[in-house]
Amino acid sequence: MEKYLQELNEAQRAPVLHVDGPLMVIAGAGSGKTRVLTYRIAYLMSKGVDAFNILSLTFTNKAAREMKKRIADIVGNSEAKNLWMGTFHSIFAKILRFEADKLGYPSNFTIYDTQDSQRLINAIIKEMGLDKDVYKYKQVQSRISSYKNSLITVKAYFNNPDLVEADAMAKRPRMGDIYAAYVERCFKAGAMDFDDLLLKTNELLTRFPEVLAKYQERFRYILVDEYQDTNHSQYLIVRALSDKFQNICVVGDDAQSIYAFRGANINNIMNFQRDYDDVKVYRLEQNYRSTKNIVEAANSVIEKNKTRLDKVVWTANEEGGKIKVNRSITDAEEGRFVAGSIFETKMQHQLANNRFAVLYRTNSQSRAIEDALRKRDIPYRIYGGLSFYQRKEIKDVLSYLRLVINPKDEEALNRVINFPARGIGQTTLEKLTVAANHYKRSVFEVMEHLDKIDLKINAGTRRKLQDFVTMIKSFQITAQSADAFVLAEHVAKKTGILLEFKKDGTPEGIARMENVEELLNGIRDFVEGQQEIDDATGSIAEFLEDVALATDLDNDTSDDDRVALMTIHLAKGLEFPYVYIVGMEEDLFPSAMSMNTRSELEEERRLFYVALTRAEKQAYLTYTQSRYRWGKLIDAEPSRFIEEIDEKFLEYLTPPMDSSYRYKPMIDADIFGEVDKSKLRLNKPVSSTPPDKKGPSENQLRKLRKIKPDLGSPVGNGNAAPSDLSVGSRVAHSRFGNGQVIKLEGAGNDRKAEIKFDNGELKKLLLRFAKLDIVK
DNA sequence: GATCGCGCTCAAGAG
DNA sequence: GAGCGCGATC
Repeated sequence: MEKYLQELNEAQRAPVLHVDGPLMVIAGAGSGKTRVLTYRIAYLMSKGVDAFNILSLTFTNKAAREMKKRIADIVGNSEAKNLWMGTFHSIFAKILRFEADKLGYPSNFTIYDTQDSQRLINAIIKEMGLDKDVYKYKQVQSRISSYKNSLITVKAYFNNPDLVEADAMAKRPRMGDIYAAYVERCFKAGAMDFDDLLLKTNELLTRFPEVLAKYQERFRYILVDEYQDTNHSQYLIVRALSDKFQNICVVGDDAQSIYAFRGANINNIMNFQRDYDDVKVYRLEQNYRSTKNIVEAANSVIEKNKTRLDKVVWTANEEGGKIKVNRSITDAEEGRFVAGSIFETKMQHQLANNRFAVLYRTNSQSRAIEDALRKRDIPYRIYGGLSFYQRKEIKDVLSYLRLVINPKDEEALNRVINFPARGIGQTTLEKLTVAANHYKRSVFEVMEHLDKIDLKINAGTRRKLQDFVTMIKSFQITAQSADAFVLAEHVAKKTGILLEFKKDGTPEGIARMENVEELLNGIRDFVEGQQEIDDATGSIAEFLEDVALATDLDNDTSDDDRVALMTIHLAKGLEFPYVYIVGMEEDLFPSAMSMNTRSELEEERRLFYVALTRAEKQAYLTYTQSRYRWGKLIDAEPSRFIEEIDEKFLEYLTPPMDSSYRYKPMIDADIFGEVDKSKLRLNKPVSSTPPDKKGPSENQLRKLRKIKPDLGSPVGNGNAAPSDLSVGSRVAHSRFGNGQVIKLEGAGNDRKAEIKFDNGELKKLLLRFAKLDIVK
């Protein structure tokens, strides 16, 4: 162990040697925080802490696996294998399966992915006869998800007039009913969605003190990586578990908090010192990853953010090349530039492909890059995007397997009851669903007892239903003795899925068949891999859990030599010598949807910071003047983030666009939207929709709509972020009019403002839901 | 009940 | 540009 401690610098060694009591490590980008976490765990074990008593929560399962391996190298495999290490979701799914009966769930509960949730919500909206244009299922789903992440149960929802009112005001008064129905249907189906894995863990720990005590006793030492990206639900779990021994170590970087959209609360890290007594704070500020140019350029960007913890990242590394900025005409040309540049650099320095990464803001940007790389014969791999497991044919096969494990799984049943077509249609399914809801049973249970209920289903259809039930039951028997691969192959053949795609004969059908075969191969690999792990059996249930909670990085085969293409979000924690950040354009990065509030813009800026700090040797920023989006060619202008980098760190490969294009006041428009054409910026090349007699182009229209009422009009679009408010702020509420903040309380998702409105009303509003504008 | 095709909507990031 | 829902037709 001594030998390993020598490998650390002083700042890194201190938190490693800190054994008991709460500590927080503020770790700048590239400062070796994984190493600190790894060695800290190894050190704890060398000091006699039992691996059984250590819980380490990481951001991806891959990170957990790698850390475990490194720890095993230090302390030995037999010790390391008892460590609990993984993502919040996978660790607590495991615990929930073990304790499921306490919550009334079966231990074989299904994990619904976002798509499953959305389909169910869509069905509920239809069944309730609601207008699908008002109740958009995706929006409803994300709303429910945010309730759950804030620990707002159905009951809590209805007990909170603010919430009920907020939804009523958004013209969705039935939101609570949908939420209630959704929760009930999930329960009946023996299913938990992603948010439930955290919510139900909280429920388990609060409702059952003896369970809490058990896990507190067990997890005497807790480590949380990427603490800045934990949400309220995760925060409470960590607090509860660490409450007894207070041996809690959180590691994070406020500058890299990029998951607010999924409920992450930056205040968790900001307030850590308040949450525990005698917190020791350690700072890792020396960057070992990147050149001076990159580190300082990134610093110059993040300085623009107001919400920051005190920290200065520096490096002793070489100066390095300046960040190269390239402009191109179209996204296709941007792709060609990237491919060409990679090709040249590779040749010049004799580098492997996996030294390069192309990072983008949105998955849809990958296509142009792919095309260009393919033309140059540069091998690449796309991470994320529509994952393999989300493809229709894959989900179909998986749905059969899910049904075998949990026949109550409603979404799985819906997918496969008539695929391949077996003559069980919409009408029949509706009858079954109605009966299931009536008897508060699952559809499958209804199907099992068709003879006992009169459903007005004709004999032929009834026969088909019974055949289906018999088939699933026969699979269940197979599953008792067969491993995952044998079962999956059996299912793919017996159900006729493989045959279905084969006889299709179209290239599409063949591709689908190949995908199913790839899935089967994957399952075989999984089974063989599992046999090396002690307590794993390679069962189908284990496989399904793996698939449900896998992150896109988990299936990494990083030994193969390919250029990496991924979103910046996925790139967090990774590093590459050469990094291309593409699509550096306004409305794309920062995203058009993130420009409404300062806090959203600051998150985009942190995202840019993350992107830049992935680069070890050289970073490129590229932007185009026009790009295909939504099937249309639209104009683009360079991202403000380029300009935010101190110019001395930049090298323009192409002359930058005339800066007079930038930050011009919005186009003049009168209240009817008429445009003063003399002020339109029409002198830019390539636009598919020349602003002719039809008036302003799509792009210009969008700009017009963006003109914000920041002149004090009481509109209440909700453009104010909680962090923008202070006591004394004048605010506008869409319903209550103007008012003044007289008190602020709570933090993060619980942050509330007491507001005295000009009409005399005094209201306490939850800022997370109240739609407020700041009046200047 | 199955299949096809049209039109509509949506389009950020992810466990 | 893609996926979904709905209506028309067999």
